[in-house]
Amino acid sequence: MTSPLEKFEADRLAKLRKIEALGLDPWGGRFENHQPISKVRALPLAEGDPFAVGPRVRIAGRIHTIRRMGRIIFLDLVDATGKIQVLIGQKQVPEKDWSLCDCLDLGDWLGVDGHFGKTKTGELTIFATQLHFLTKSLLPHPDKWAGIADTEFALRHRYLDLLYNADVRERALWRIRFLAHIRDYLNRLGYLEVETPVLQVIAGGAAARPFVTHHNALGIDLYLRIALELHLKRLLVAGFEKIYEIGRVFRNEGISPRHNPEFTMLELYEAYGDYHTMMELTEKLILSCVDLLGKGRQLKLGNTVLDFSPPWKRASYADLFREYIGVDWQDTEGVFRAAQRYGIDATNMERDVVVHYLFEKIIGDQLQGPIFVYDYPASLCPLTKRKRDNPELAERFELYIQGMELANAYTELNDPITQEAAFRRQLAGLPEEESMARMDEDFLQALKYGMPPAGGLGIGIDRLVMVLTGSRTIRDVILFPLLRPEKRSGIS
RNA sequence: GAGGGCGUAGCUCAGCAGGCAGAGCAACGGACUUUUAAUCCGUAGGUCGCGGGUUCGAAUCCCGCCGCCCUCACCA
Repeated sequence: MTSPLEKFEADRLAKLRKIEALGLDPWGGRFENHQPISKVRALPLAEGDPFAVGPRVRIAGRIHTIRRMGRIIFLDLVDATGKIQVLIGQKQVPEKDWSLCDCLDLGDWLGVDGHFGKTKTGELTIFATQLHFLTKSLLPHPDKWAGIADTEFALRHRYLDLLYNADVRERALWRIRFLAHIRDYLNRLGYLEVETPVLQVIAGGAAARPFVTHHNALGIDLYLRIALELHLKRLLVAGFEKIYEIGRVFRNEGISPRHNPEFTMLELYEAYGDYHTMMELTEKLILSCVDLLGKGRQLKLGNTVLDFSPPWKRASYADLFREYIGVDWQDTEGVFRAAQRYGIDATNMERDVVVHYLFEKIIGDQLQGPIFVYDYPASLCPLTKRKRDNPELAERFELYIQGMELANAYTELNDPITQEAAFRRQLAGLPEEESMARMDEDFLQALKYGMPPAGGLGIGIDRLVMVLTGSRTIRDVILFPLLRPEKRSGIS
């Protein structure tokens, strides 16, 4: 027995063969000199019979609706810029084109030559004089009015989601605009965009479990990068002064509304700068994105309104810790008491690991922001330079918005001796794969050749786009988020 | 990884005090030369996520599995 879907496809294939029988290619080909639909819609209208006075136009797009009225057919044709109605009259097109109309379906791609004008009812319309079949669609498209409601269906058919849900398409376009804008902004300031390896022998520069893969010819396991940091710093050693990379990093961890296994990071390094340099840049860069959005500097996100008017709030890690937890983070006894109070099992944990967990669990989520949190416990920051007047503190800040860590920046540690010690110091209570302290001899060697003092910055692009587009989940800003493959039931 | 919710036609959804599987759109056939979610006449379309159980009888109740969503946990 054939399923309804197979029958549908068989009907489509029959039409496809009929198109071939007309001597046309059902998969089309090069089609030149067509105008964007939005441009056509803006053309001046002339009085009189459109077939006589309407300007000649050529468009291409996808059939969105069909209304057959006997010897006249109305189509709505959609391209990347908009939608317009096409009128096809039996008397106004070649006989072959009229035969072709029997084979037109929703979802097909079609080119149209015609005159631009208005129908009696005032609808902007292209009065067709010739059709150019471009591509057949073999499967039924979603209901054009209800769109796609099932999230799973939408995620597994993102191309249809983008096609039929305007908000999804709009968000995707905003992501593209923001990325172009960020590159443009940084390029203008003289930062050079570079590319560094995705496949690495040691996955360092962040605290995360890496994906493992294998290189057959070399016979070695390799890791997918979890950060861009260590190679970009090698480029500082190489004499590049202002560099950035926007690239995909991979972390072998859980999936959640705020986490996708692969995501896009911006990392930027500037010789002779420090974390203050990076804080100023972060604020200006993100503010310029907010301004690009053109909705003012108060952005609505869920039920809250975030105010991006500069300067953004700044608070030291120590002050926030005292404010929220009620003890000094260096008060060992107090920290362990607090852990108990918040139900954190701190047995065999070093104090600073407990401090870290307390901050992440209790404070981070509550920071609506935008707020810069600065001066972190040094032991938690093995890649960061210590404060000259207080070696317990590292010159690091994180930017929090809506309880999310959006940016992370340091005054980069460029002293290879301190760096080696930091790599060797594993904090008790922190699993090794979650530690940033991962020995990388090659990187240490690079530092020994001399890395200039520098500021470094990382921004989670997906999360930034979430904030800017008011998206509730990271899936809304990633075109193809990872999904578990669907097991086909029955035979397979 | 833990808890909760959901899964019915291509899409959007009803049906779930157990009793013949439903609607709108889409599809197929027909009428119509100015429609606007065109209209009208007619037709067809189902592994009710998968597997098991209870029952005379299961889309509906129970158990297991798969997938997605939400909350939490880990992380940016």
